[in-house]
Amino acid sequence: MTILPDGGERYLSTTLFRTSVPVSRPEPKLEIYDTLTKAQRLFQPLIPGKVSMYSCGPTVDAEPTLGLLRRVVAADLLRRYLEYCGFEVKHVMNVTDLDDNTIQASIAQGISLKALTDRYTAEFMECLDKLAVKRAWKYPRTSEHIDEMAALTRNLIDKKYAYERLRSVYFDIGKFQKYGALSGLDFSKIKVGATVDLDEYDKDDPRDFTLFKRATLAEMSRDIFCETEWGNVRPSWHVQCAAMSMRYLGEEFDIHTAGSDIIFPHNENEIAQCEVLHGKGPARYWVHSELVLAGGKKMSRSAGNAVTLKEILGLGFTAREVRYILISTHYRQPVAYSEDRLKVSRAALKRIDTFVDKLQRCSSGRATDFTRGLVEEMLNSFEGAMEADLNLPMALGAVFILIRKINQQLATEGFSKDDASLVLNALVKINSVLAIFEFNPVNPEIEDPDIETLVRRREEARERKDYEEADRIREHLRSRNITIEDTPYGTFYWVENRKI
RNA sequence: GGCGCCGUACCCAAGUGGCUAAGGGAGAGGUCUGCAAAACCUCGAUGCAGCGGUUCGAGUCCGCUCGGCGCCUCCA
Repeated sequence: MTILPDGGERYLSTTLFRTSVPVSRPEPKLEIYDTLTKAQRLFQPLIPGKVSMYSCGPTVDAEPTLGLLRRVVAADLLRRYLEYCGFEVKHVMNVTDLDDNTIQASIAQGISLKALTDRYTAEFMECLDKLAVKRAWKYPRTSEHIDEMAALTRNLIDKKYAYERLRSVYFDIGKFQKYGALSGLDFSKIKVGATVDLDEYDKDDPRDFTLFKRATLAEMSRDIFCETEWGNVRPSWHVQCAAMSMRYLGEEFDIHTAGSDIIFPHNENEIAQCEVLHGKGPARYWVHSELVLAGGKKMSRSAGNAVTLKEILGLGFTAREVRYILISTHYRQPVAYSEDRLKVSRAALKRIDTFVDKLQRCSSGRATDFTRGLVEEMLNSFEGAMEADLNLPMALGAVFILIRKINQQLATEGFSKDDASLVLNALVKINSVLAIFEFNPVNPEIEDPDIETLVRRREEARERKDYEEADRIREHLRSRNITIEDTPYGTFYWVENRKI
């Protein structure tokens, strides 16, 4: 017997030793694209093993649209993969419940601001659950953090980076030399006022952004204002994220996520405030997801092409099919929403579900090296893809390659229970990131005893070669959304279009 | 006008200067099955919007052209 100097690890990765010892893969890691440095960087947290992450969340003035949900799902995928890598993630997502939109919506609907925002916050949370998005650690609400925002603004005024005009407070961009680093905008060449009516502002410079805005009479009459040293005002969108991220994650945290459409001005403004206050931050990595398009254009309420999750579910699609669309395009590519796309997702998921079902039917036998090799290969590809800036399309490709190879085995030589467990365990592992597999038993106890009776009667009809009767029962079951499949191992049936 | 992103098969979509341009869907033909379903096999890019350049080698790097999208302080 030979003692190998390196413990033999390097031989374990050869096919020779693929037998009983699991091959040790390197710890999964992550290279993430950082908008600020415009480069893909190896992710390393401030505190080893722990990740602090802030995400721009919803404005709770209406039903969540796919545009919003995409960036939420993208943040969730990042968080899930970091957890897969062994990090403990502290995730904070703000909820904007006090701004022009929420106020206007509450007036339009004739209900109180709180009633409105409570309702749409609940709707938002419901969407998260349906889309299998993990809950963040905190969902701070704007209306509950006014003091922090006022303190931050006072601080900026003291440092002479903010000023008051007619009871509104603005940040003075001219004082902050580094402004524009994130968006890469050159303000000497920019068309100021290209998309905004400058007359509506009292700012010294149109580029200055609002910190607190004086309350209007309509707002005052509805008790929507905060009493501050500047009078009755309400906070701007920009001061909210700066104050709340600082409150829960500190002056500097690891990752800030948002959508590409709010890099400028929103994220830029967050940086400006934080840099002035502490000379850094707030985030060490800026991660931006791309937009959802509909009809070739950015999906937005103002463009009139917004689609809500609720509407999609109303068309008979599942949230899981929506999630599949959102994860099957790379997060830094725009994704075009269409019903066609949902149908493609449905077909892809069906292939996955059928595969899982088949695995769960395997009844006996030991694991083989063949399967171990395939599973190993899949996990390596999966992690390699995820590691490269969360390449979900490629990661899914690895899964489908495994499915095809195992299906071949299932169709020819059959598959042992231990082999199946090996594969299923690997799927459970990657599902902690994908959240797309369903591991329900193939023949769940379908409550309705009628159905079981019908299936049995069809079996009997087939026995006596009464195929007319058998087909009639099958059609009847199909009308009740039950799919029948005859295999050499017996007849299986299930309900089409399962939950999520 | 400025800045940025994108263009890969019928549709969607990966692609790290270097084996035969992943994967999914649709389609065509075949195998299995009473039929169906599922699955499997085979066939679909001599080519990556176009043109030029760099290189031993380019979908990938550089330049120009065409087309699409986003942002340039409303909205989010």
